[in-house]
Amino acid sequence: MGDVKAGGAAVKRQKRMPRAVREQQMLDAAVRIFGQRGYRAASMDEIAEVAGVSKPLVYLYLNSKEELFTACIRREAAALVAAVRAGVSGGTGGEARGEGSADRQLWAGLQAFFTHTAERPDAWVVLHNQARTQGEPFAAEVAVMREEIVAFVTSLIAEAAREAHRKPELAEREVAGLAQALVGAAESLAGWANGDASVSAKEAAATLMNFAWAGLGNLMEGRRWVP
Amino acid sequence: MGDVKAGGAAVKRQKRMPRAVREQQMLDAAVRIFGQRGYRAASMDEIAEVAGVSKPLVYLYLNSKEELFTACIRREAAALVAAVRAGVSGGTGGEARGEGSADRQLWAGLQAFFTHTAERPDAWVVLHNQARTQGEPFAAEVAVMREEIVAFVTSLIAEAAREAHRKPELAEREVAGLAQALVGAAESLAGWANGDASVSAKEAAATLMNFAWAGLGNLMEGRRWVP
Amino acid sequence: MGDVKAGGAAVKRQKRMPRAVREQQMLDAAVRIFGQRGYRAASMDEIAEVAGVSKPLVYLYLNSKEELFTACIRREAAALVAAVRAGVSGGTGGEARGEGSADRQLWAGLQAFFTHTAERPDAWVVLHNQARTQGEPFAAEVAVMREEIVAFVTSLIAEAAREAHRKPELAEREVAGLAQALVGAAESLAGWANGDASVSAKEAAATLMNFAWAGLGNLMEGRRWVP
Amino acid sequence: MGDVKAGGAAVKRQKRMPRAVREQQMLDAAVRIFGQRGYRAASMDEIAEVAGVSKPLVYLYLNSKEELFTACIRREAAALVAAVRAGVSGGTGGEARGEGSADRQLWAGLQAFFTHTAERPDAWVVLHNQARTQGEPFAAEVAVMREEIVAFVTSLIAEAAREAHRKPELAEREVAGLAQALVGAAESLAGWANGDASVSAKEAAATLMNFAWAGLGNLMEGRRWVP
DNA sequence: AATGAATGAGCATTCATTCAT
DNA sequence: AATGAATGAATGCTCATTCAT
Repeated sequence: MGDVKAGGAAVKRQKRMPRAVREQQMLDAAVRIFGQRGYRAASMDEIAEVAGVSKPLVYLYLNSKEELFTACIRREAAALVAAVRAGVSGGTGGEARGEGSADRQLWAGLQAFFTHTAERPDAWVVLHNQARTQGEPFAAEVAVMREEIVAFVTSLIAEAAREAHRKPELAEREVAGLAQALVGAAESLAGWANGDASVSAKEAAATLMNFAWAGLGNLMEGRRWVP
Repeated sequence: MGDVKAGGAAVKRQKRMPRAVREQQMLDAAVRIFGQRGYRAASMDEIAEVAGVSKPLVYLYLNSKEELFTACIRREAAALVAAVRAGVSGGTGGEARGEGSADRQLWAGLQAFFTHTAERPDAWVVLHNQARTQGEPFAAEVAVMREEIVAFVTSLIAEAAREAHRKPELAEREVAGLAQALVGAAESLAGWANGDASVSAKEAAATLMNFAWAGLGNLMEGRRWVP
Repeated sequence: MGDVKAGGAAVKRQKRMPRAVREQQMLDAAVRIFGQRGYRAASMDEIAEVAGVSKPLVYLYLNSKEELFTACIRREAAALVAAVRAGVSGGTGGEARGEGSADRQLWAGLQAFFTHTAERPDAWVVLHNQARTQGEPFAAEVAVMREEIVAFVTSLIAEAAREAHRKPELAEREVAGLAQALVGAAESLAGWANGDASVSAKEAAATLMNFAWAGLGNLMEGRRWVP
Repeated sequence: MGDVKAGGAAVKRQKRMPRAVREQQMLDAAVRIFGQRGYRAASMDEIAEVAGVSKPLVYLYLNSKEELFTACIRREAAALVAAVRAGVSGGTGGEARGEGSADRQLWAGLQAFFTHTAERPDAWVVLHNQARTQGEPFAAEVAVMREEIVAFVTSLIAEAAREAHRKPELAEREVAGLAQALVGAAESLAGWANGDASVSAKEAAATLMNFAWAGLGNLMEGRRWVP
């Protein structure tokens, strides 16, 4: 335990660059180290080294380990939400612009989500695994982002129900539970896809759509599973 | 951060009891502290104090922090698996014994799972949140348990497919993905049910069955979601 | 600056002694180092070394630098007050027991004071110079002791005035100022006697009595200095 | 501890001013911060900020923390001595010029001393409390000034003895002790007057004259206090 | 005349771990 | 079966000081 090198080499020390740039380098390094070691196990020494600067500079710019971690969370949460938003309201590639039907939107969002988390695995670990287990200042930070996403999914499900103009068979509470489950499944799949199995973002998104959408469809038609 | 008391008082110091009993007290304390603080933030001092013994005794019986944590993981993983198994092949309460259809088995297993995690929230946090973020010796330990459960769910899905005697529309890889997603959704719901919302185990299980089973049914009938 | 060795050698490391004893050793070392270096410049490392123990033990027993310093102040303040009290109400050597006239009491107290501060110069520096310049938690601590002594001297002066059965020529405010000045002069002489000049406690006390008592006498007789 | 703001706001940053002026600003800031925090606890960062300049400029003009502190001591010592001198040989206000009798000179000097220290409390703290507790380079610096004052007081006492044309009853050693005690009493009163009590300079000076002069008078007449 | 960028070295504090009884 | 006494090795953080411009 403990002595595993955190992967890539330290940034070659380059002198005298503007603060904004250095700060991003530091955050890059911090996300990597926090992701690989965890909040407590990560040492400011290692982060500074990986960032290619001295420790005092990290403190000068980011004040404390706690604030540094918070800055990581904020940056990565914003990046993830932005990626998903862009996916939903853009079509990832050259696809047709404009907001499609609820299911297409969900599909696009899921693809964007899986793509982003696959591209930045350390960031995803920081958000999903580390931040949420380090108690209050941090868990709350991610919770904000997560609720944003859950709310979005909730609205998609509700819209879908409306589109299917079924009588309001789905109680609000139930919709919330479904959105939770869907987001939870996505989060779980993200870890799985990045880790053990090597599954493309598209595949992961398709699995989830098959799994979830059909089930949602059934529910909306009033067909429930009963014990 | 940092000064939050870990809840209940330390066990009243009682002298001279058999090793097996002392060990369980220590594991109880350790699970509680590890769950509330995280692996790194938990201190052997606090664990010993909560266990009502001196630190050297903890070392005498459990050798090191690492082994202590591992022992916690093993004990709690075994307990969780046992609880789910008992739920599946027993009917939780006075219900009919014997293995029912695949869906009823899943339903029983989910109920047992949600019940158990609700009863031992610290243990669940240790398994799901802490162990998986502390790098190799530990993540592997939980992975074993998780794979056992995923394998079990996989077999249930496969069996259900067989029961529905559809031609094998579902590739093995696809079944694996579905099981992952289902387990992931369950794990996510467990945290959600214990935490923010206060949802009964039965409710959580029902939500998941509705969500998943219908979707699985559709898939088995070859009805897929296509972009 | 800075590299001057703090005098005597570290206590030869002796293992395994009861906590109370170790604590006194630590306080001894701390008084010495704080006295010689000042609060901020003193390092816990050096204190531990001089005490002949490891740093963690110092923290185990005394919690923090702040508490350690406070403990020093309290111990030395108590010791000084006790010494003066003993001097006043005992006669330092084989002299007659029982409380004498006000002037004899003052004389005895001054002798005890100068003797004690000469015997424990570091302690005196800690109380008089260091503690009072390190801001609130500490200054207050010494102020308590000083007020005790000032109050005592005030009562002696008042008593002397009564003994001389003069009409109350001395306003209370004036008496307070005189006590302040007397104590201040004593404090100043203590530093001077221990430092530059080498003056015996008896000499110092005599100088002060000559200086102060006659002046007080004049005042009581209503003879004031007027511009 | 530690977070107390050092009072007034930083000087509004004004660019490009002559070196001499900037240096005085820096010394002003330094005296304030050294006085309030102590030598070690004062940070060059805070001093630069309060002075309204960047840190490198402080180093450019004053070279090091040590030299900066020394410069403060020198400036304030000179200012204090000058104030006392002016008081003695001038009469504070419109009073008659020319050197009066020894006692009037002392009276004038004391008034000037108490006035000056009351006007610049931080400077007095630097000289009396901080510099003397920071070891050699600094203690010596103040000692020079103090000796100057003690010598002056000594000469006044000797002159007074001559004026009283008594046979030389007072040994030189004794006179020195008396001067020490007098100066010590004055120093002590200065802290007391600025701090807890709010006593005017005139009051403080009068108290001391009453206290000291009469006693000295007695001594000169050969009336001593004997045990 | 003046500063933004950067660092070596030190310091208080904590923790897992062991020894002697 | 159990513990009071003790420590090596980190770790977060700060500070005086210096370049390069």
